[in-house]
Amino acid sequence: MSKIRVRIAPSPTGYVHIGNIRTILFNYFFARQMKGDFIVRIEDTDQTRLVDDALVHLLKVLKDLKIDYDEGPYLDENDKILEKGDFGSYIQSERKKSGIYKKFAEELIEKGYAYRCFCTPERLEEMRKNLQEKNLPTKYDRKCLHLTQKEIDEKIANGEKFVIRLKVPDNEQIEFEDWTYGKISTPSNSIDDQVLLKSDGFPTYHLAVVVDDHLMQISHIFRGEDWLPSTPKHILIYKAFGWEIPQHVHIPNVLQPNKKKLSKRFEDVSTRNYLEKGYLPEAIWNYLSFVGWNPGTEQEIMSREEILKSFDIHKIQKSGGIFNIEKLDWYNGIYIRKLSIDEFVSRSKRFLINAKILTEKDFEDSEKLKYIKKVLGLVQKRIKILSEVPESVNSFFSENIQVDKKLLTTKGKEKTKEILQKVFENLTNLEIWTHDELSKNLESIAEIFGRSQVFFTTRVAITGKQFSPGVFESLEVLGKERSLKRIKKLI
RNA sequence: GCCUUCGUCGUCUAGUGGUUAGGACAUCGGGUUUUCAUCUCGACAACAAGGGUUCAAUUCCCUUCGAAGGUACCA
Repeated sequence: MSKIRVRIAPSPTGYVHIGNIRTILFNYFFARQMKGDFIVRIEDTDQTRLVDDALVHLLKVLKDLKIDYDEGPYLDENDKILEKGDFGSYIQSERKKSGIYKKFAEELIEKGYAYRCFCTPERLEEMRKNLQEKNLPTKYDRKCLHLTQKEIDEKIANGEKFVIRLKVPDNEQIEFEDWTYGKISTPSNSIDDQVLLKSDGFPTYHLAVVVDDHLMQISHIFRGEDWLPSTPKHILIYKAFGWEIPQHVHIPNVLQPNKKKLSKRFEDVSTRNYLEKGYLPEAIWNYLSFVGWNPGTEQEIMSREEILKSFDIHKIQKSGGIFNIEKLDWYNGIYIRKLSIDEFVSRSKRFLINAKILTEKDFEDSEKLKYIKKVLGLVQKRIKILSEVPESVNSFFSENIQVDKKLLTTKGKEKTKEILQKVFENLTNLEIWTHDELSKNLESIAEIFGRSQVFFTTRVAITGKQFSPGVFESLEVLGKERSLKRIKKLI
């Protein structure tokens, strides 16, 4: 058996989204499991829909997600795009410059499997409109199939623009075996004479994938299920060239909540967006791996090593899976709690700095860093997304906090001041400022006014928040001086 | 319209010719002698429908229905 070579072939027409990543992950699992080559190829044949920074965006996401590959474009330290691998270029617009796609399209004409078509877009549109009105399939009517060589030469001499179309055979049944969907069988009569080479000289996806997959010796094609209906066209092209047909593995789509295919325009499903909001790469891996696949056990939490080990390409689901943000949130919470405190601090850092709660310098000061660790330790199990960190800790880092009077008095009612006065007196005399001592100390007041009242009121007084870490650990971390100052202000 | 594919709790899914159809998220309720969260216990909740085949069908077959994708000089 020849070497396993697998590729992902994104088109930079938008920012790579969560669903794209899932397909990429499955490709990756297979490649690494089989000890094959994993290749990134950029399919930028649609020059009209290119999004400038989409490629850089993609490469950064791959890097952040730690999806490594053997061949393809990558970013150097200055975000300059370079390429690695022996089958380059891995960017189709670059490959096009050598004229390969044109050459292969013309080869197909010579062999009688393709023909030039001079029809204008206007005519095609009109033709389709007519067919649609009659409820007929909107296939090309093959007007240009029967042009004589003389007519063709004249049109070319006249400078008429043309495309090259695949000549789909009549009355055949085209079949192939898909690893996840099984045998797919399509009548050739339902397949349009697909354009292979556009009039601007660029290949369409259909020509470019086949040519490049062949040239790059791709052994297995993993791609979204939306490509399933186009595969027969590709089979035809492989056969016309006399090339070996790779294995096909179509992967069900990731869907929006309305069950429609995830689109690059759908809200903010761009993967970068999730990374920036503070979703952990390990949570994204785990969640996405479990959409359309699972290990067949009841295990839900799996590290990348475990997934890599037990992933089974034959157990891929056939139907699409809805992108469920709640479950991703749950996974993210799990992985945040798994982080060591140092790791949690370092991942939260940029959020704290961006929110202007702390500065880069604060993290370099060992005393301050100690305090930061203590504070973050308080909230680690309370948040699901890193972007929640600033809001959850801000009262520990600012000197003047706002305390909502209404909130303060919800539990204490008219006794609020009395409670705080008593708490203040007690704590002023407290020597050992630890969780346990604080707890013991305030217990006596709790007995008078009620636990809930005392603890709630005190907690609000020092944090200003309705929801926050517990009162004793908050007092402990905040320190005696700061705590007393806050309480005194409210008396 | 035509072509292809799919159909187990709301969602992600396990599973089987005979099961109390299992788990997870979400939701709801209880506990963890201070809020929230964590943790923990429990509840709710599904085999799209109709025909076959069979002693037996969620499982095999057919039909219908529903859903998605494709039907571009987009990928």
